[in-house]
Amino acid sequence: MPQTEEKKNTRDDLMERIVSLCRRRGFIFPGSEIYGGLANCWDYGPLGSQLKKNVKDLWWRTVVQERDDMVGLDAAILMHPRTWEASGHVGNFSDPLVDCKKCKQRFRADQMEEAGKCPEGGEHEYTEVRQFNLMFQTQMGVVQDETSGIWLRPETAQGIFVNFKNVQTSSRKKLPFGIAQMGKSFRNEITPRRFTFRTREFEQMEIEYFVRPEEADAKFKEWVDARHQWYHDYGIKPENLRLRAHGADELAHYAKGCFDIEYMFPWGWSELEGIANRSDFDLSQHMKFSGKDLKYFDEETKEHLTPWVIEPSGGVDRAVLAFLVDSYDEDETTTAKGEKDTRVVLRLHPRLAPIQVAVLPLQKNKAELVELSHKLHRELRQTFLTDWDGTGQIGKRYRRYDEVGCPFCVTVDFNSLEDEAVTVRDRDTMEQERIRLDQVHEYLRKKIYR
RNA sequence: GCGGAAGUAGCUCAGUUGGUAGAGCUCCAGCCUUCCAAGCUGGUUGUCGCGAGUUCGAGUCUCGUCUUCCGCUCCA
Repeated sequence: MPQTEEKKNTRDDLMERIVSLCRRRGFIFPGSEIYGGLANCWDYGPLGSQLKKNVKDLWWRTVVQERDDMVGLDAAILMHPRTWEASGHVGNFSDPLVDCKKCKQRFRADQMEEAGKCPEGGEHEYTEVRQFNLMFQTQMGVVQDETSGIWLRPETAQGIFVNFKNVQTSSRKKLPFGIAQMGKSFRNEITPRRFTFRTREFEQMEIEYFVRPEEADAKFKEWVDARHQWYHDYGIKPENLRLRAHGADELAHYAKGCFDIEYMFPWGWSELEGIANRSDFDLSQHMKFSGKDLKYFDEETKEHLTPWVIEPSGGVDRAVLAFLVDSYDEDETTTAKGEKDTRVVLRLHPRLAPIQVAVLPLQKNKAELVELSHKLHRELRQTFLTDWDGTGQIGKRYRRYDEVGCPFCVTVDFNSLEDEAVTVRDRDTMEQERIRLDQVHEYLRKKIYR
């Protein structure tokens, strides 16, 4: 028991240290902070926005650019209200909830029978049923009347479904093919919690992969593996990642099957991405509600069919958080004086790092060094995400760049003026290599885009 | 939403029975230093989360409110 407590505290501390680092170094700030903050809203700072952009770019590159069977889309956040009737969100996304006054637990009103006995003794003592609508509502147009009510999308997926025919005909894609989209979604979560893990405004990266019904299971498995692998590829440790199949009781109203890719956050296993088999639910619903034909015509079999869809749906903010948490490391070292010291290192994958290369003059009050370092910086920044810093001692600067996950520091020293070479210092091995100036670019390119 | 804890400089915190804010680190400038933090000199930073009340006087007491963290529920 005491051991468990101790372990838990350590984990809580870890999360606090990471949140603190995020704020201190400009990854993530509390939203609207000068007004006392706004519940559950977070702003990505200079390094955070770059990290997030890197995550999104790598996702897009992996699922769109490097595949023949995928295309992209960027649909509007505001959609016709009928969309949400068709998708089931109007019916299913507004949960009737009750609380028990005795044990303080909360239940969905439709699950009260399964709630069992109250831990405080006897039956639960319920409050009246209250309606929680999980969708954000706003008005479209300047005149506020009933017809102008509109929702902020609670998922990006529907933008893909309503454009299925547009995309398919304009891109001339044949089954199986998929549409990828990233963007903001909004949900009035009952209990937003845990830093950026569950927020009311969040960003999704979603794929709707359309298949013939008979190949749905096979493609489902392919996507589960592909997405699982992606998180590995960009540095998440295998032991912190797992797949979990949804039980029949936890499947969403549309799903025929679902796998979660979960990450071991400091508070426990939590979902990064869900891969669902949505069958033909969405396209069928939109056909029903819109009256438009969204069937696919198979040229070879001369068959009109409603494709099934496999949906890998990930949270951008969650991915960013997982990459941050997983790369966070503390090295116990000793200083020159022999004192104990902690070196904080974000071991971010070089492709994710918001700063990939830091160019540093060994000393800043020597004009020649500064000049050469600036020149090198100007060249390297055309290919890499770079930074230049000339303040303080070199060791201190290395530490600062370790802390924000910069994998390579390039130091220009006095010898550089003679031998036309610089020192490249590796964040992870802490080893230094002497590289000729005319080869630095290629050397780093190989290291970073290996 | 309900219950528990917390909110003082960028960060970590101190502030004794209420008397009108401090330390270390960071950061900035200069010096020193040819490769892994904390050597020297100087400097910036807070209406003590916000609002109200009690008081001659509140960071310190009371109430309200906001935010964060933990538990219950939901999800990307």
